[in-house]
Amino acid sequence: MFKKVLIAEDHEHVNISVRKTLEDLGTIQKEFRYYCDDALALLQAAMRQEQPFDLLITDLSFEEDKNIQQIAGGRELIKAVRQLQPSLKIIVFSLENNINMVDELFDDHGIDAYVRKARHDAEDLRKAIDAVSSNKKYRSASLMRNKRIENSYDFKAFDIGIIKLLCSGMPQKNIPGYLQENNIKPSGLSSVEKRLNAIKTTLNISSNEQLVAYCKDKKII
Amino acid sequence: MFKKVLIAEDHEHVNISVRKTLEDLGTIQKEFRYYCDDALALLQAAMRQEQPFDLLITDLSFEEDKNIQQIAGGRELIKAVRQLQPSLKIIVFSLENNINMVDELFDDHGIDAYVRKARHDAEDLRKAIDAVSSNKKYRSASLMRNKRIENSYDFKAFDIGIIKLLCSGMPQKNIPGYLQENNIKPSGLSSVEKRLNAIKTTLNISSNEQLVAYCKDKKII
DNA sequence: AAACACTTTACGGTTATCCGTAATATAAAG
DNA sequence: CTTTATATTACGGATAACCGTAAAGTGTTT
Repeated sequence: MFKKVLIAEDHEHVNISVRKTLEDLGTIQKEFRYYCDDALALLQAAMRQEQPFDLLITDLSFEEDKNIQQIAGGRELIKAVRQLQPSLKIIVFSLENNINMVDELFDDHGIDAYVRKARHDAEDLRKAIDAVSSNKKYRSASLMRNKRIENSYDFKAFDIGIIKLLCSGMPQKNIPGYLQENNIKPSGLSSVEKRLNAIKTTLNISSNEQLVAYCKDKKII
Repeated sequence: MFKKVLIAEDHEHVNISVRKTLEDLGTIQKEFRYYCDDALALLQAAMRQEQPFDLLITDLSFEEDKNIQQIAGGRELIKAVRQLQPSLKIIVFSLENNINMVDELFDDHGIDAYVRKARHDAEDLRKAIDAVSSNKKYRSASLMRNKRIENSYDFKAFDIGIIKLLCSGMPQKNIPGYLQENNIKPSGLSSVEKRLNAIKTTLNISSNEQLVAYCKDKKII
């Protein structure tokens, strides 16, 4: 089991209970930091003293406050950590429920586990720590469930782009100009209309207003 | 201080640490439930046995799972509780950072405190419990920060009504008919247009799409 | 290079929205 | 009962969105 663990998590309550979970698992030395910069500094100091950490448990989103940070969030922290100490095991513990984002964390940042903050997260975190300590990867079961019940329409970057433009107040007829300036193809007004139409037909939506409401509700934009 | 406290919170980790906070404050009897239905049932049982709770700490959003619930979330739970036991003190402990929603909880549901899950939430919760125990209302300081940058437009029921109709896909020109059928005045198309225009001008918004996006973001609808 | 399928764009008629102005209705005050 | 102020509705021209169809472009195959 892990001996020296660092928790990076801004929410005090979560921080407290993760500590408690570690206690239950018999971790001797555990540190916690509420800011990413502090967390990285501690990891660096431990390296210098040749007493490195062997596990990092980190959140993804850290709220900004008057303490201006170099490292804004968990993703950047992980990136920095991977340069400093590639062997460090990393467990991400976050509310984030987007499978694409989680996949990216595994594939591009080499994290060892992803635990979603959810109903059984304490138990889930214990399982993750177990798995990682035997060099296995782990991801919350509750993540997988979600994507099956998804949108009947598969929104592409292009779709999301034009809907965002609508949300910014740009009239439909000005969208082609914007698309051309930014070298996005297709850029014709007809193409924009056609695409919006396809989305609306598929989702049984009749107006742009309803489409925006739908996308906001589903957190597509 | 409170003697009998119920925690309704689906996230295990948060649940654990709130319990710990209560321990620190010397609460003797504390119960915790992961589902709203269970929480209400327990309150009811306590009433029947004439040993009612004197404080409820509840989250707002509860994730759905295979355990189908009558009461979907914190808001509905509070509503039900207010009918059952109007004197019960209620502290809402949630991630929600929207001032309109919080105001509504205070004004329409008579909650006693709102603590936002954020950096210093453990300390914040302690303060809230303190305040509520002396019959004072409390809301997180971190919420207040947002208030200043808030709506410059005061949305009336009428405004929200027509925007909701737009969100449902109804074309603007059909709104007068709907308003007449439901005896909502004014009902003229000009009045609808005028009102939408007033909102948009005030908020510096140029299209209905942008307005819908704005309202969704601010959780006005 | 020609034929083909497919994507993108252009065009035009219809309908809806936008927006200013004028008429009417409603309410309060004299 | 007027007068006055305000709120509501009606109207109409300009603009934008909607929608079907035709033209132009793109890439692949032969």
